[in-house]
Amino acid sequence: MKFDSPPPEPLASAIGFLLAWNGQRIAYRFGEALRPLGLRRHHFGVLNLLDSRPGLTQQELVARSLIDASSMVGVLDELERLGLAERRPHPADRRKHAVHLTAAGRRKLAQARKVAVAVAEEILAPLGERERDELRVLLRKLAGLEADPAHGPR
Amino acid sequence: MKFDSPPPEPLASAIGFLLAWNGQRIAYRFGEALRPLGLRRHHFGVLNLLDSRPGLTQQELVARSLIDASSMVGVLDELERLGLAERRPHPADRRKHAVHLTAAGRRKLAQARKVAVAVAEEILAPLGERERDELRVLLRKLAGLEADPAHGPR
DNA sequence: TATTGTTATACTCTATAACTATA
DNA sequence: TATAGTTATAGAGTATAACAATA
Repeated sequence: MKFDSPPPEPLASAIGFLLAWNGQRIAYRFGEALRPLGLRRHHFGVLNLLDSRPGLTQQELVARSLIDASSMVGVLDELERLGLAERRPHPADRRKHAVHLTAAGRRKLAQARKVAVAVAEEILAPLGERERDELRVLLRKLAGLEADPAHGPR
Repeated sequence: MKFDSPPPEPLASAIGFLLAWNGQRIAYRFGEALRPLGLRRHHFGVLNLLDSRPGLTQQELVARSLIDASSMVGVLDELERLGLAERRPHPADRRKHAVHLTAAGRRKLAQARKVAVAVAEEILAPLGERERDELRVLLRKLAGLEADPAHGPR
């Protein structure tokens, strides 16, 4: 349905438009692919953050994501309801919660990552290995990140 | 505020994530930059379509965009209210409307394109000319488009 | 006084289905 | 019967402001 046909010229010659179109396309496809797991993209982002930095507070999660504070409450509520994360008392400040993944959360994250790889594989099909490397380098630079950290995963 | 700091690792090593992040970033910035003109991104897309193919019907606009039929009604209502486009009777089928830009619509489109160029320039600042060309080629291929049509505009 | 998390609320965007007028 | 456009409506998703507990 959506994003099934390439974008129309002359916009398709504009690099900014191409960036937006391709980006929204993969975001959309990933969102769809995540549905069977009972997750949305925001959940995936938070699971990743918690995996690499266990015990983050909600404010810290907000600062590291595009999710605002009030929406974060809802996202964490859902992750807790699904048994994937839990709010624990913060050792030093009773106002804060230290948020951690559960074992189920780590398993679900592993599943979701497989989905992400599959979607990327589908979307990136038109590009060869060399081209994908080029693209990653360019996109990292565009995002304000330094050069590849020793050839990351996908 | 939003998209002001680079995305966190390890997601930032994933090419799919980078694509989505950069794409959403430029879409967001463009949306903000368009606000002073009284337009949103959808309006810009439709203005472009009408500029290159005057007289398209609403269904044809729907088919060439990511806007569904009922939302298209609202977009065209707004464009007409702003005096930027007009629905004319279709010569061959009284059910259809042939949608055309007005002179003001063409002027507004020219302004909006300048805004688009400025935003792209800001976002693409980290890349040199050679790198931008590489990126455009890769993104066109990714979008399922054939090779560059004789070095397009931006 | 300021901050953390929360709630209530409003706002935008999009999608669905039903309706009309024409074909 | 089918299609083009429209309307009404509902559903996500997100943002804003006010609040309670704690610092």
